[in-house]
Amino acid sequence: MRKESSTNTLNRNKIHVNCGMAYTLDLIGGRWKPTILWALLEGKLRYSELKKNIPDVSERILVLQLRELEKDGLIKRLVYAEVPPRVEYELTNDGQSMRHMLQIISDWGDLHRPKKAN
Amino acid sequence: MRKESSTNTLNRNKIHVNCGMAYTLDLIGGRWKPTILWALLEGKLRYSELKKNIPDVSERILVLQLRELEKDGLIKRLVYAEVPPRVEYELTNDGQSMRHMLQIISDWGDLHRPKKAN
DNA sequence: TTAAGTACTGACAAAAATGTAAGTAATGAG
DNA sequence: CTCATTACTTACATTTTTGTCAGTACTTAA
Repeated sequence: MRKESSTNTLNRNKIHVNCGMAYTLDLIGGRWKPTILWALLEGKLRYSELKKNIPDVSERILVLQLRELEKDGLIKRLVYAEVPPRVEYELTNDGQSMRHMLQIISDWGDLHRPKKAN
Repeated sequence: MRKESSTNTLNRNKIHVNCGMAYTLDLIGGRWKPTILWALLEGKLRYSELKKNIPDVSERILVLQLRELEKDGLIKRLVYAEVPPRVEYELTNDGQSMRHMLQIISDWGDLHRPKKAN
């Protein structure tokens, strides 16, 4: 939950206005968001499939991150009226438009992060 | 301060190992880091010049962010033995190597963030 | 009637990030 | 002796993010 009037939040919003970079990083910067986006670049996934792909995230946090990505227009939530329920997540056009950028960010990291031993 | 054994930190580190994207985003994801890096892309700056460029950041936080960028090898801290003191910050080679990526992240943001009302 | 499957939600707690306000050290200028 | 200058540091407080654990709703199958 965000307190709309804290210096913290005011600063965040102020930065967005004149720094596209900060804006972008806020959208994709959550702990599990890169992993989620990466998975969805392959195509649509059910909630349970995402969970399987990302075993370390707790359900609460997974849902939180999905909701934020949805609110920010990067993913779509598709609900099918079935029992048991079926919900699929997929990238929106805006989400898809990140593909190239995400690849470049990923490449930079792969190239520069400390090498694994062995 | 980071608690090395918290689930939070363990998750962070585990993600880094198999997601270059998450690793990169952790390096540049601090509140003021994009702004700092952006400023330093133009060239070296003194501490006081950075402060002037980024009026909303408090000194404590500015120093914290600079220290992290330095620890992560993206910027260099150059200290001159003068009085009054002079300290300059500049990008390292690794920092410079981000230029293209940062530009792309910035462009995506400029293109997709909600438009200012006129 | 009980259990299984799916996609969650809620109350609570811990950890991390960010911010505020005041103070410090060294030295040369006046 | 006092002040200005620069680049910080310290103690503390607030806000935000992330995590734990248990529980829910709905329907079908056994």
